[in-house]
Amino acid sequence: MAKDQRNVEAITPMEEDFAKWYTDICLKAELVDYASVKGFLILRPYGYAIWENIQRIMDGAFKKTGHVNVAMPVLIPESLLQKEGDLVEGFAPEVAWVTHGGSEKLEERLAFRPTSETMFCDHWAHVLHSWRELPMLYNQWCSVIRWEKTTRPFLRSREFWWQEGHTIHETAQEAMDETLQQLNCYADFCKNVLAMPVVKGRKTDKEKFAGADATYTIECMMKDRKALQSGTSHYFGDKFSRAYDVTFAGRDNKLQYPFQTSWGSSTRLIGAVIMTHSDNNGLVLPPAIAPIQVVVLPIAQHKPGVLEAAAQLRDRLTAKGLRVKMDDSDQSPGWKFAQYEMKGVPVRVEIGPKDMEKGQCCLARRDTGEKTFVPLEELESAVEQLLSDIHQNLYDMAAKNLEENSFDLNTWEEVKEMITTRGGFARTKWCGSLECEVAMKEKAGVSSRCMPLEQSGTVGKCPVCGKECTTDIYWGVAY
RNA sequence: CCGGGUGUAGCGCAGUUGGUAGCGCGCCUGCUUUGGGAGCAGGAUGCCGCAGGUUCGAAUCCUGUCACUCGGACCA
Repeated sequence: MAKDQRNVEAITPMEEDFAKWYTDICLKAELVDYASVKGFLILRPYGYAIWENIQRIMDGAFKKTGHVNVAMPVLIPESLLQKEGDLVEGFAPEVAWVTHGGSEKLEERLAFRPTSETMFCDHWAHVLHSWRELPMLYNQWCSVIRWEKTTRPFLRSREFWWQEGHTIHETAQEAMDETLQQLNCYADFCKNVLAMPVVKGRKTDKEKFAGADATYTIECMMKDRKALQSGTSHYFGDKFSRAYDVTFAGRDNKLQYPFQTSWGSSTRLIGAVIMTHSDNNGLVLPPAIAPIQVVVLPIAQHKPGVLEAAAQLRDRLTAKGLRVKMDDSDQSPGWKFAQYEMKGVPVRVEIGPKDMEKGQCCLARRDTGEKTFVPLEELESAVEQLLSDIHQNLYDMAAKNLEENSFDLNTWEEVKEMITTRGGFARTKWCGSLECEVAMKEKAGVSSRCMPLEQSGTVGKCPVCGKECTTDIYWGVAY
């Protein structure tokens, strides 16, 4: 029975079980498979193709602002890792160690990198001599290991793929400019490539990166109204430079410490895309990162001329630089419709005998399901317009979700009420004390997400202690 | 790390008081089909998560362990 088959293949509706819906999509859209070690993932070809598109576009943006790519070793000697106290303390619980080389125990154990600040600093200590060599704007694409206790595909795994940018600068101001430039780079990428709106802001001391002077973040709202931190940018001052003895001869001919930044985004972005755009029919991908942007499906393909006509459409769209696939396998049309919806292909082009008679083809968009018929000669322009419309619609829907579920609240009771009854982000004032931040977690069940870059400047009351203050802050339940 | 749930064919699952393993889908072959997960006929597929134990006999009972999963704690 067709109906039974549908039930077997269908994914769990998000209203029923959001977490299961999410993992269903990860597995059934063939993005990932579980590996044999807990918390480790196999990125399957389709999932990796999405990551490659993210890498290619983001890497292009980094290079436009003068960054260059390098590759650092995966192993860090324990003594090197321990030079900066806060970093060690922050990462100690989740570092994986190499203790043996072959059958021999190592004299010093080696950490599998959880992040590479130490390696970059160690390297810079060797190669940096003069202010003329600054800034050094480095980035690397690699994987890191953090021994997490709870793991979920893309959102939190023990190994994940990311980019980590590391830069050193002559002045504090330059380094701070770099920190904010890269934060904006992530925010623009989310908007223009992933069709995701973000809240840009600074983390509280409690939530900031181990060892950082300041941590900036982009926070996204998922369809279940929980927060996902989707990229971070850190300003270190000269703290690591001093710890690792990175120095240069300055313009004044005195030995100086450079000012440092680091910034990272990971395959978690794929998880963010899933939970921002997808629906109960499967994955929904923004066109810019979709491995297949258009799928061409011949209908009644055994009839004369249909396959040839479909191949023509494929070739015309490919010639426009689009990523196109024609599926002429002998699966039924209905199966193919469902399959490419599951995989999130933005646009489907159908052509069959009836269309050929009328000189048209059918375009179906993944985001709304809407079908339109267009004259064959208008194919390219119609598809390009549709892809652009889909990106805009995905962004608008996500922006609506963020706006309609963000609330200006005054007391921790209101925050608790909001978070337990419907979920979302709470915007309040905050007095700046750790006590009140902790109290929000204990009393209202939310953690601070960020202090938005755009501050209202108004005066209000801290929702916990009631003290007058001006700082605006976002709260939410985070992944 | 703490608590709950689940591991049986590629996927989803059944398997009674212990008696030597089944169903649906998928897969393979052939024919017919093709505008929303096609139909008929035939066929192949099992370390019952893993390791011990109890028993004449274990998918089933016991112990341990691993993985997945949900919730909590933890976590740039």
